[in-house]
Amino acid sequence: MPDMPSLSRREREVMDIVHQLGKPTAGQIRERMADPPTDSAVRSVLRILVEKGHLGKEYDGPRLVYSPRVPVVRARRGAMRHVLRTFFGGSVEGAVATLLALEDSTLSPDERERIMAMIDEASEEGR
Amino acid sequence: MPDMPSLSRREREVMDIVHQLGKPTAGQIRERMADPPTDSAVRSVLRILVEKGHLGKEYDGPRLVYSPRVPVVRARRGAMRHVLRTFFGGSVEGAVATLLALEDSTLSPDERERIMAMIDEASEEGR
DNA sequence: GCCGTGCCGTTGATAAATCAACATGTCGTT
DNA sequence: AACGACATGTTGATTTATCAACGGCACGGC
Repeated sequence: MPDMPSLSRREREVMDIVHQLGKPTAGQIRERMADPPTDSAVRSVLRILVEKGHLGKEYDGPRLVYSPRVPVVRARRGAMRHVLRTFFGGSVEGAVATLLALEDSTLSPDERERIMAMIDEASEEGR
Repeated sequence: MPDMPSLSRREREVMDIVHQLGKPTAGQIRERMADPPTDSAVRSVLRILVEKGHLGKEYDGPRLVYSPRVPVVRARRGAMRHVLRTFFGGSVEGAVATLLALEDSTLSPDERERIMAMIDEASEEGR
């Protein structure tokens, strides 16, 4: 049931940027926007996102910074579950496959080791 | 550079549904929409998506069905890369971790085996 | 002090998206 | 043939999103 986006195009764009950066200022957000509008325009959508409860804002020193109001881990799970369902029919195997095949996904031996361990745990739990 | 959404809320919603279903009819799409509008309304966004080149339509028997015009594999890569970057800072390890921790991600021994094999290959290539 | 510069918020005008009404066509049934 | 039940496409009205102009405020240099 929590599957209602209710986010406009620009709103989603800045939410993504905020997730990427963590606690960015309005200026940093604007820098990363595609075809960036004026400063006041991005502040407008920022205000709306705060009103809707998607973003919080607080002062970091003299500057206002914005941050997601849903915990990062939950947002990650939600995003991952969404692509898993809409693009992979729920197949974890398929998802991992394209993840590993991504151009920029080189695995260090350490990472490889840790991922193996995670998989072991996952399959033991699901026994 | 190909990082411009250019899809409205409803448009994204039906694109997701189409990706989920493969080659759905207008009716099937409407069934899955959140707070579904009238039939003619969903046809409007369908028409727009075809005009924009995101969807193709063809007859499957007597019924019109819609399908994505970008190859599924490319769409999958794109979606996965997007969440990888915006939610995991590009960390494949992190992405795999939440993937495996998803409620509905039980691994059969077969899957486990195949995923292990994929990881081996991935780390050998990146030598 | 006075001006410029950067950051912040609000308002209202414009552009875009969303939707339902309507029109058209096809098929099967009576 | 007349009707009803669908599937489809288009138009235009309404709602929503997007944006820039404007105003306020603080700070630093001149």
